[in-house]
Amino acid sequence: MARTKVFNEEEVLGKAVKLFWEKGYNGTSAQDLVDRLGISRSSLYDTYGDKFRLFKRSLLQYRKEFAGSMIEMIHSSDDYEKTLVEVFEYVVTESLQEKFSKGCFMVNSSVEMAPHNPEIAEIVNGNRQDIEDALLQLIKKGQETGQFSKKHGARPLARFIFNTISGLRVTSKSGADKKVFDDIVTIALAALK
Amino acid sequence: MARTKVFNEEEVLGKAVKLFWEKGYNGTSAQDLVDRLGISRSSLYDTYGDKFRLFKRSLLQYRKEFAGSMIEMIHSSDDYEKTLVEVFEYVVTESLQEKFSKGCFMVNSSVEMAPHNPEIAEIVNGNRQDIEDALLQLIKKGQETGQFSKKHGARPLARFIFNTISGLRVTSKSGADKKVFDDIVTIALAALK
DNA sequence: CTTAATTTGGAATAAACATTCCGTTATCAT
DNA sequence: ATGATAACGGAATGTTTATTCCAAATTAAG
Repeated sequence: MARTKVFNEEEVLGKAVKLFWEKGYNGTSAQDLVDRLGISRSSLYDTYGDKFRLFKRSLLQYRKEFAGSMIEMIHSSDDYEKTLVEVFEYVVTESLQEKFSKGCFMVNSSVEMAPHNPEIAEIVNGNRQDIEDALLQLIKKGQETGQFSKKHGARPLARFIFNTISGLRVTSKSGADKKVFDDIVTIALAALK
Repeated sequence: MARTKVFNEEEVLGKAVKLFWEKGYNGTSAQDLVDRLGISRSSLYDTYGDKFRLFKRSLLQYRKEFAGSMIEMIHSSDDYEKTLVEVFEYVVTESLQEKFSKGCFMVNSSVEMAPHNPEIAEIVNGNRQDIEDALLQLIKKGQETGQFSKKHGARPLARFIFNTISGLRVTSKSGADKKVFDDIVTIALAALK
């Protein structure tokens, strides 16, 4: 029988996610990957195929993890406004961790690759659709209970909230401070009342 | 006396702006530049220095042109709400030109480079500040004339509007349709009333 | 029309790039 | 322990990268 794998495939994939998230596809070299993943070049290619396939898998992994946890957060909610505040807090807090944030891997990849690469565009659009739909459910329920006003439709509001989050992700990349984020979030939330 | 320059430096710079805007810094090779600018490799290096210096100059040129025209638009306004609508229309129209838009060169560069490169971060932040300040003047005047409500402060509103535009620029990169943009813009504008 | 200046195309360079290959090493079942 | 199997590290590959260099072409002034 053969030697068993000494590294955990999912765990190493997690390191690839962080690296691509930080430096983008074009900004990450095969050498960078070898250095950061802590496995050999040959293991890397044997396990994940080429650089682009590893990138796609990293992006899908991110989508599952991050969009997944956001969607779960939304679906398990019973105080709709509080949950929305938490979603924004989550984004803002993450943005303020380092002076120059990594932003959102989806936003980064959309900007870098979506116009030139249909596969990436599809992943990014799928993500947008998923989150928009989750927000839609949340807003609908909030409107039914009277927590949110019906001044605007739920679908437009869901798109608006998602767009606001995308904007925050961009702003975070050039190092804005908390005051800026709070101003934006306050006004975005007021649109629901 | 010597031979005279046969190409127009500013005109060729304009081609560099379009190319970097489309493909980003890492996505654009020296060969791409030679092919698109229509001048020789030696003229390119003699005139603009190295790739990074040409990139910086392209980004500054974009800032002068595009932020400049937006700021002028804002400052020459006497119907504040109409001008704001025009600003959004300008962004949306540009986004819908091609199926996959180039987005905004500032947003693209911020996402690709700002966290790793202080010089780029400074240019992007300067741009943000300029546009935010212009929006601030517009909103203040609109609030004084009663066209906009004073429910929110002018500075927070300026930040909010700028953030909304950044979001639209991201959304456009993965090919959203007009309905999505209109939903977002409608709600953003309602925040001022 | 010659001279001086300067742009030009393209060859040359050296480093970095993604990827493949291979001999060695480690781990399992027998 | 031994043999079969597969991961491993690192050298090797061939391509692409950014940049420099140079000889030939082009132009303006004398």
